[in-house]
Amino acid sequence: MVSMKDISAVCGVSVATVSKALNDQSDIGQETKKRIRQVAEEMGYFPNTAAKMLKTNRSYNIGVLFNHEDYSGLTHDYYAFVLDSLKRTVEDKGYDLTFVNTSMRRTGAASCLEHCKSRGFDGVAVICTDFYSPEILQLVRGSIPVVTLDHLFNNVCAVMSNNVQGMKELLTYIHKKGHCRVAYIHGADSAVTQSRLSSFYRTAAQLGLTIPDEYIRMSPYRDTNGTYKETMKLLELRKPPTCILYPDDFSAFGGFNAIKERGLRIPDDISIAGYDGIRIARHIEPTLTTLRQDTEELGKMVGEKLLSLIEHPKTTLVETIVVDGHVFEGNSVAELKGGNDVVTDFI
Amino acid sequence: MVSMKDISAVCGVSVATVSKALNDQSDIGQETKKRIRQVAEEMGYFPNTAAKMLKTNRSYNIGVLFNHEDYSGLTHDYYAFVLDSLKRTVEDKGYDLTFVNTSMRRTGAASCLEHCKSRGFDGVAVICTDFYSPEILQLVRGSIPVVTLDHLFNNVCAVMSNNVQGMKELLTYIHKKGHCRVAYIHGADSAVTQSRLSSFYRTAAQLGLTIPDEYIRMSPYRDTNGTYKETMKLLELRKPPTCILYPDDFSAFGGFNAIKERGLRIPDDISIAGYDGIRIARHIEPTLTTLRQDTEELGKMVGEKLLSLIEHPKTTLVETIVVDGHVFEGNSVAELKGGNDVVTDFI
DNA sequence: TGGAAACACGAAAACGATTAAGCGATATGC
DNA sequence: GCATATCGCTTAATCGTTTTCGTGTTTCCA
Repeated sequence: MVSMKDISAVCGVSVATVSKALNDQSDIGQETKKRIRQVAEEMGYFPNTAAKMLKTNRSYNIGVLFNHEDYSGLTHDYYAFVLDSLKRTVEDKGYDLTFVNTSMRRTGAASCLEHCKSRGFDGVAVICTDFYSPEILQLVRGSIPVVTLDHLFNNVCAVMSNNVQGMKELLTYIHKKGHCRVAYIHGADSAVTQSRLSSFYRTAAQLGLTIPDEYIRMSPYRDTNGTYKETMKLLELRKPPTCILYPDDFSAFGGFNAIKERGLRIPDDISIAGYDGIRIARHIEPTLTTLRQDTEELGKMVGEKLLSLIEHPKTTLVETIVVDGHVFEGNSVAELKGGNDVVTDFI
Repeated sequence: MVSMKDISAVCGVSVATVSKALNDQSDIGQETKKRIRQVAEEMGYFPNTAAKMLKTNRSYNIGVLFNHEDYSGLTHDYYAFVLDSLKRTVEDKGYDLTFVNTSMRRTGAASCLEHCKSRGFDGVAVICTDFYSPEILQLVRGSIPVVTLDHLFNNVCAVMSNNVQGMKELLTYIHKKGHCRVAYIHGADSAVTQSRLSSFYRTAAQLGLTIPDEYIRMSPYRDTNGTYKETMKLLELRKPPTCILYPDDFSAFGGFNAIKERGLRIPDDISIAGYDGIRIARHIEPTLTTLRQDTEELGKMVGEKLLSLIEHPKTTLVETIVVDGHVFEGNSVAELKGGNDVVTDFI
């Protein structure tokens, strides 16, 4: 690899001058600058990142935390799309993206934070991980700029998909379609679940809907078996719902199957809606009505906030950026003409 | 950050000694080694990767090329799963994974290869990219260890999903179920498509199947609209097929919808099969029979080969590793009892 | 014309690690 | 008893940059 020393030899100047020429410094003559740059070009020079890093403490490399216990977030539509957007955002600005390796024990770095410091990441995006582990807490409390996705820490920048608004918009849409008996199979307990659930209740109240307890069920995210069973139970109720909400699009397929097995049709006999807006949901028949989270914007916001934090630490404020989602209107939710009973008799 | 100098000061030895102690070198006393290591531990030392890199020319960082024009491979099930497996494989061995940024112009590195050299990647996995671009050619011809996925270059290690065996196994399975009129909507022209298509023809011949030209159709990968249309055309044939193969699982949904729209049932009236084995295919009803590519093994092989190439360059041979896939037996392919006509009249 | 300011460049010290060479002191072989 | 091997540590050079400071030359204005 050709170094500055090589260029300096050819040009008959010192390495310092070469460095200045290449970095567009002020105290250098126009002539020499032009000559050095040309020679550098011809010799196929490009900087040694390690040396630059060592000297400047800047890596132009940002870390991304993407380690879930059960499954890596990579194989999860929502996270994959956010990551994709994040990747494009930071790469556009000349940064690289590196996965933070949590199984890293080779370096002698004991913790996640230490690993990040060792690698010299300029910033870290905490996308998909166990937010309650002490390692993560240490990381966000550390000296490296951090932005989290869908989780709030004190004094840490966060980008949040607006689950409150999302659920409200979804339920309102469904209500507008004439549904009053709406069940919600929510995901396993988490901050996200809590937001959606409370928004569901509040919105229902605002709309004047009465939701019997039997309509609220739980099934883990992305578990089609779970939603299959819960859907069956809902269908066996004395007064089954006219519409069922699922934890996410993937798990909605569990409900899909259960409904089909019972010989019912979607949306003619019963309506369903998912949450996320994964691609496949728009390519099945009936297309799944769902709340589409704006993964493009979410990833972009994480990236931009992080870069801002890195490049303008003084003027960048610590804030929570909330990104709205929007109903994707498929045809899995029927328009009810006659209106259906209000289920006061349930209570 | 605490450096070796700090440790050396505390221990009253030279930095060289510290380095040796920490790196388990031979010419050092057991006593001192133990003491130094303890102090390092207590002070929370971890190495500065940049400095180490600069000196040793090893980064313990491997690059992954993941840039497709239309869509980043991240949002593509097959590639995402391979990447996930690759990630775990290399991270286990203490390596980090960094995306190769092809939009990188900040460093002055003009090409992909230069960028990789600049970053000091120990190796590069070329997973999802335009294999015909000159940049990629330059990269694989360069001095950095490279492993490609599903593409063959001269003298470059490659890991290939076995499309020939895969298609053979799939078609053989379908034939065994009693199908003789099998149509194949293949993907847009590529090396992968060629392998599958020729294997389809050869296997059909071996099985004594006659495939009329109208049964062979083309539709881009992952394009449900395309497969929808082609399926419609197939269904309108004088003698429609009893089973249709699709370019991939995702696009199979296009066929799914078309068939449903025509009022036909799967698999009672017509059978279908996909290719890939994406997760959702196992969670719909009917579950999709498909050729499941072994993404776990593929990613693992890419990683292991790359690490081997990096750590034992002399003894690692340049080879092509072929990974078989296997039929996932869903229930989208019916068992035909009576046997159906051989479609000789088509020719 | 003389002094100050502006300009262009070089020398050298860092950044934090690795490693070859050297050097005393002790142990070993003949 | 003398040469030699072994051990344990230090010295110093080095990787490729950046950056501070110093210095010689030119320019400008009083």
